[in-house]
Amino acid sequence: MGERILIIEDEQKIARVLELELQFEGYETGVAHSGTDGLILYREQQWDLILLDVMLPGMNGLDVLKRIRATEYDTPVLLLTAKDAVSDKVAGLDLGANDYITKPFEMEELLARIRVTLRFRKKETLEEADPYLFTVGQLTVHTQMREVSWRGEQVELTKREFELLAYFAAHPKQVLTREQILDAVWGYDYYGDTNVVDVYVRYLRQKLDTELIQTVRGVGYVLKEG
Amino acid sequence: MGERILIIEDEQKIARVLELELQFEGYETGVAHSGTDGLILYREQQWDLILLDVMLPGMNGLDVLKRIRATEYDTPVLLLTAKDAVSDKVAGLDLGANDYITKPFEMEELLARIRVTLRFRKKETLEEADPYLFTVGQLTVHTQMREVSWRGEQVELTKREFELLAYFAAHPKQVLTREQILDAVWGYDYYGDTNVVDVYVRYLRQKLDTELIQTVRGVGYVLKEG
DNA sequence: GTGCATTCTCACCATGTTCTAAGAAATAGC
DNA sequence: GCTATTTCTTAGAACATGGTGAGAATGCAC
Repeated sequence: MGERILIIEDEQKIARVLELELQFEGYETGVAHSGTDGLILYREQQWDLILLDVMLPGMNGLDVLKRIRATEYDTPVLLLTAKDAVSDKVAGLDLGANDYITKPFEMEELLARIRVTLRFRKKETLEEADPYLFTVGQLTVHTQMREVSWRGEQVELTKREFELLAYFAAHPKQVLTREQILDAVWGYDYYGDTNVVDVYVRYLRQKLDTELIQTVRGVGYVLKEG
Repeated sequence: MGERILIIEDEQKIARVLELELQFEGYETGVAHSGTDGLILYREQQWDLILLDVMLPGMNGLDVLKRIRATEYDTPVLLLTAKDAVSDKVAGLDLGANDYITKPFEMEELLARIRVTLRFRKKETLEEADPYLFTVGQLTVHTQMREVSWRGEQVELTKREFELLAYFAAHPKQVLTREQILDAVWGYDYYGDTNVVDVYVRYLRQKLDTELIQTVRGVGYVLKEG
């Protein structure tokens, strides 16, 4: 399912070419031929990227950008500027545009910039997520608030139980040996039997779900998303 | 006129590249090659953002951050950390860093994070929230007027009680250990048992509400909004 | 110095948590 | 199907933790 790109460009011919090329690449597109129409479409629907021509009749592209940035959403905006309009580029970047490309442009270059912007955006939103929060399927572990929820329900855990689960959540889909778990959760200086791990895994299974932490016979346990 | 960015980075080459790139983007820059120099520059001039390398010879980047945060100014700090230094990241965020980026990084990504941080900052200061006022649910703590109200009612607290509550209010929904609390409220040079914290939590619970500050067994306490 | 408010220490108790150990159940190899 | 190995389950003993009240120490105002 393609990402959605909004094209705000007054020259019908260019707009049409952009639309066709982008659709050919698998994106969904929307077109507006003026700044005001662009803003309306921007507000009405959800977009992953906006291609914005700076030279628009009536409301200028930079004005459009300003209004877009005034809203909460920070959808990436790629500016289309005239070759030598340096001031436009600078102003555009200052207003929060993510990148610009000068007209006339090679389609290939535009596509590359779009790909980079979208890819980058994805990474950014992923990494900017709360670093204390781990999510595996229906399971949510917040290591700072020390809260755990399973299928939307909050679950109360003891200290050990929490630390064990947090370790699993930080290493989802990885088979963890009892030794690894003991080292990480109980500490490298822990003596005693590895059976504690079994017992605590059981506690977690009781409080959460039997399926969540699976046994890998002869090796250890894995947290799999339910 | 560009925003001012202070770069604290010991590797000359990296520092130089950062400086050039940032200047190209229109920022004003300052460079320090050690933690101590960085702190001096930080105090001498006004900065909009600080790029801080965690791995510094002599005074560690986290120490620098700690001292920066010990002052009133809350200039945004962006940490440069090694790829797998998870503990540094967490420690950094705990100390009040606004974001981090792992080395080696793409210039584009760094620039984007700088833009985001500065933009966010601007928005935040525009909103001009009273920096002395903390509100958590029905609780209101004004650290300058030293006033506390709970469910609209004014509450009288002693000095210690107030400082403890203010610390909780400044870190809502975060589980705080007794050690953290002792360091912050009683001072790092406090001797004596951590049981004082328990006692004062009890005082607060008596004067406010039993539910407000919750015990997290084996860990510490959390302030949750009632 | 006296009186009062505040801060802190201490020790007990109830309760919650962690861990051990041993038999039951499940699984894999032959 | 039998045996050996591994995992699950259970109960309870040992331990740790936080709540609590009383009072000692401290600071402060008059």
